[in-house]
Amino acid sequence: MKDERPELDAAGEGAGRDFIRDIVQADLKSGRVKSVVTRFPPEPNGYLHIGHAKSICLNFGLAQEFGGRCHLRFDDTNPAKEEQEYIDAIERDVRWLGFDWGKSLHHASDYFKQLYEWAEDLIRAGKAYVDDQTQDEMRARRGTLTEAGQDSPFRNRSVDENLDLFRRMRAGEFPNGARVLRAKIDMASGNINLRDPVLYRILNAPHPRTGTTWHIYPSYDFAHGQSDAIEGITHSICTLEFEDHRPLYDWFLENLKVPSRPRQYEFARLNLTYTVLSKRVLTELVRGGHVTGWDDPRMPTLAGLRRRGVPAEAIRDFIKRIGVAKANSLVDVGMFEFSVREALNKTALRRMAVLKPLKVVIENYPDGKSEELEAINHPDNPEAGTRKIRFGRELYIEQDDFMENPPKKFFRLSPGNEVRLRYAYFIKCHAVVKNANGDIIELRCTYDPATKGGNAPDGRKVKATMHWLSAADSLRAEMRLYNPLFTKPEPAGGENFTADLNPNSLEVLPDARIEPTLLDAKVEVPVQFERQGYFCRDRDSTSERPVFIRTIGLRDTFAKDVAKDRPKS
RNA sequence: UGGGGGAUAGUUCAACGGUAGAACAUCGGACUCUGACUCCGAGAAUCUUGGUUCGAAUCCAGGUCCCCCAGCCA
Repeated sequence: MKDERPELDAAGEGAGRDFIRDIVQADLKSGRVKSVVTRFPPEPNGYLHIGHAKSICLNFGLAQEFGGRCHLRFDDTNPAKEEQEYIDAIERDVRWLGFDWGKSLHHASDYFKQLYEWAEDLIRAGKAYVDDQTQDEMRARRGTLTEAGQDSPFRNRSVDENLDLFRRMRAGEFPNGARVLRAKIDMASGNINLRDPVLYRILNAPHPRTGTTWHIYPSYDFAHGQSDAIEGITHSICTLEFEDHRPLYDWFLENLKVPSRPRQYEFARLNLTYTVLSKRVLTELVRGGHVTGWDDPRMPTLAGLRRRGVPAEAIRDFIKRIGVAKANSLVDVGMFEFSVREALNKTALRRMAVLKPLKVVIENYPDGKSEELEAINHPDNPEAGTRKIRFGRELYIEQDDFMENPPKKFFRLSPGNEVRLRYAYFIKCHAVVKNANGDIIELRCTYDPATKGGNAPDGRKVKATMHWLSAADSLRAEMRLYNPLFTKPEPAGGENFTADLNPNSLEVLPDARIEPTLLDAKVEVPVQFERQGYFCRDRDSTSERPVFIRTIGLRDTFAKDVAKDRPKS
């Protein structure tokens, strides 16, 4: 809405070539396909995360670039795990990311009837059978990675018996798990997916879309390729772990009278340092209360990133930068941060905010006096205009901007050192007030009235320009600073995902100060707090207590230098 | 010899038999009323051993290492 520019950045000019695009281009050129049709097929059992963004940008991007179309298809074949909340969230998030499926909204559940008929066809052709074995028995006969499996004792049932049983499964005559329909392929195959895979299982659960119509539901393998074929998908793009499902995908298409012949291609999923992109673990984080919800600003979900203030454009740009390949990879989160800062720097209006206030009294500034100064809203965009800020005798500066005994490269305020208060005056500190604990609680300073606006008539320079706020005319606000959710670049997944959780992923600063102009800031629209970072107002704000979330800090080479020098000195 | 994939700067990708290139990160420097931004510069890679070829990251053969698969999940 707010951004009317064409949403082509993710795939438009300058987009990198990759093996998928090469394939599509070659297929178009050879005439194998007339136009490209892709699909993004999430299962509605959780929220979309930045890993899904890679798939979304790829599938929708391909359609945009080559003039085809991309379907949004819910892979809703397992009602035990799927919920309407997720369906709604997925649609919202794909749209927010900047993509539009138009009329092409589909569900695997739309094809339940057709899939059922195909299953009967397979039975009639002697290529599928009903198996009464328990799950354990099936597992025991499946063999191992290196040993062939054994045929099920039910493998050679007659077509009539299979048809009868399968119809009774459908009619709801049996309890969950009592029987399954299996394809009759090869129990000795080296590819375990071909060892008589399950096509249908009994699941007496209501489905968000089909209600209680069905008592049996198709498996992923039996639904996916055929759904692609029904929709006329030309390139069915999925992640690497489905590579050895491809022979099965093809087997169904070859053994069924499907209306088209899609092809499956696989690419490496995204991994990002210091976070986890596994729906299972993300679900655990939410359920276990380790975060406040799917849209907790620390979450790598699209909903979390949006609340955090990350623009969709930044995500698209990031995805474009990392490319698409088949090698497993772990992308440095620094690359994502670069895209976020780049997008934000262009658009975010500048404001001043003091995160950890330290009181400054300008002793030679008249008590009770205050004046208005003009500040620029965006350094690179004059059209963004200016605003007024108030100066007075009592101010707040950042605690980090003062050191009583500064090291050599510290340019900020210290006793006797002159600095500039942005848009205001040069000041010097000449006394430090401490409490009983020895903590610095106030600075006594003087200002040079001749430097009004920030420049000295005599041409003298200062090395630092600091942000500040008037004590009387600024507002109190809560700041929430986020650190990585995990302490390790490659956190443990699996069962002990909590082992590497960062206990300090959220830092709350309850007594920060902001410019009064920030009171009407919009939620999810970032501003830059100069010298600090990009922040956005959070929906947790109340009228008496605004809450701001730090989207991301500014690059801080000074802090880096300090950290570097510490071990040496 | 269970099956299927993959190996190029620190990281993520290019190079499709003809000069190994980019971005991020790192390190220098310039600029600066944000230690930001911007600009300039530097260092940094073909898993290994053979072979084919005038020429190999690319083709062939062997080896090494990494990832995925034994759900009635997707």
